[in-house]
Amino acid sequence: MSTLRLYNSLTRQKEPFHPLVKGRVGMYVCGPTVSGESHLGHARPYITFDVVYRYLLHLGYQVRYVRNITDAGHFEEEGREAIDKIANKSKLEQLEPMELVSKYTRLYHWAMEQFNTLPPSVEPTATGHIVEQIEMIKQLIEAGYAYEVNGSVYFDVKKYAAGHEYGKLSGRILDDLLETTRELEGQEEKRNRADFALWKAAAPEHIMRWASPWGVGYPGWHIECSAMATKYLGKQFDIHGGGMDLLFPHHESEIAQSTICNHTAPVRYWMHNNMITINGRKMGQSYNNVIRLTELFAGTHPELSQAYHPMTVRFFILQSHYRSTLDFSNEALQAAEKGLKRLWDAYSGLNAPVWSEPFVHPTAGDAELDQRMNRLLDEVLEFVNDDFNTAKALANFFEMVSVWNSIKDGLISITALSPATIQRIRTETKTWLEDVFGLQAVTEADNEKLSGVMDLLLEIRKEAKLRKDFSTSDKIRDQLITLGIQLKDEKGGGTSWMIDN
RNA sequence: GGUCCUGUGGCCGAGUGGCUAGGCAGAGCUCUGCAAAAGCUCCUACAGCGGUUCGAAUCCGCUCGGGACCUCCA
Repeated sequence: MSTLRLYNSLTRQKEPFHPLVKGRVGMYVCGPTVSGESHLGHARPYITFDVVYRYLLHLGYQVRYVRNITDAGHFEEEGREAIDKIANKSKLEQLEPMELVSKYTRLYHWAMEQFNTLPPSVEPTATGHIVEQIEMIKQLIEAGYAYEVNGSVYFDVKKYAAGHEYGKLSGRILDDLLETTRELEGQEEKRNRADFALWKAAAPEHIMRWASPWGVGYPGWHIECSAMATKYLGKQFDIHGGGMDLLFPHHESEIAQSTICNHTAPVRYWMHNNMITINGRKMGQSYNNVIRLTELFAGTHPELSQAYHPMTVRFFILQSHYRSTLDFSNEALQAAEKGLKRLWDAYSGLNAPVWSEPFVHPTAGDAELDQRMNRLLDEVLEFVNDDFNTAKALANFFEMVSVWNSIKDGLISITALSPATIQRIRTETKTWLEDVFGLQAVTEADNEKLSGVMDLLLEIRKEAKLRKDFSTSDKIRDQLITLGIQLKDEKGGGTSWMIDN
């Protein structure tokens, strides 16, 4: 019996997954900064960890999934100008920070729904946890690992490294960090350049500001995740996820802060997804190559030759392994679109009568085929258990697709498979595709009146065909195509239809 | 510069040392009034050069190319 193994960034190897508390899993995933619109790159971690979440639920765990929303600007802790990101942009857009944050939070939630991701159990905001962050900083000062300078507080990395494994997660070597030749402004307050801000004094023009024991200011970049993860998941929890670009310094700093405050390493399994690239380059703000999700869904971006359905994007992402880079291109997205359609058409075909008639045959008519189907399903479990290899799992479904289609077309008899296998295919496919991978039909849900109209049209067309009146039958089909409805005459004489997007 | 990852057929991608993933595109055939869909078949690649091995896309070394992080970032 295969069990879940996942790649732990901390140990750089796959490890069997055993939760800290039997039957329960605590999972934290770094969420978005809602100072702007989410883009395709953001979609990857949320979809990746949605599958992780769904699978853990499927395995029967009670999961507390925490995914934060960063709505406070504290991004310039190395402080070139100490300007709050949100405050800065809100001035440009003439908006209140909170208005901006609300707007982009709503957009983000909307996009996550489009992707059919399950909402997290807790979705804490940074601004809602200023108190917890201040408390944590106080603890760090008391413990002697943080120091205050001019109303700002910094974490003493050098001191931490003397007694702890600083850099273990990211592979950094402290001496290298201390000796880096990079020149940054606003470093003079720090004892060492590797130190990072826990609290920053706010300049007068700063809009986001909170009172603290060290004066008016705002929290540092890393402390929110430590504070909120501790609050909702405890001093130590099972899984922490995020993009690989957060390994350093964000997650490394989280480990340092939490380790001092909680006297234990905070996370047992660190999982990091790789980036989505465009023309071989990471999609990110700094590269000016982002395709926002609204643009992606609408097809309104110079790089896009068409609009892409959220499910196409989800499927595209699941067709690669989450730890590999995934290169965006129209060709690749279109391939995903067609692939998903093929898979989904075949999957929908499992609801055809031939699959659900009462089976009287006791055994498989084609033992070899029957075995193959069972093997393919067995392997799906193994692949998913093997660090969430959704790519391999989906490949197996495609191997099954041609058999399903052949059964639907009557090229293979349903009795080739044993009743048990038939049942297994139907239930397990639904479980994997819908419940675990979170895939959905791309077409709109059927409308009853439309179905009635379609039934009528198909009947008229059938009658026309019977009397060889092909001009009428073709007229119906061709007119429907211009309306975006495609007819498919099937082997058995029936006709199915689908709405193209 | 430092740390690390990576280079697979037209495109995207999976690959645990031996059993040619899969998707898309392309070609042919079958089914079909035609079309679409579907089925079958074909296209058999691992940057280069060495090495280890009975055997390497997979391990090691070097070279070349691409990328990530070290600064906001998923």
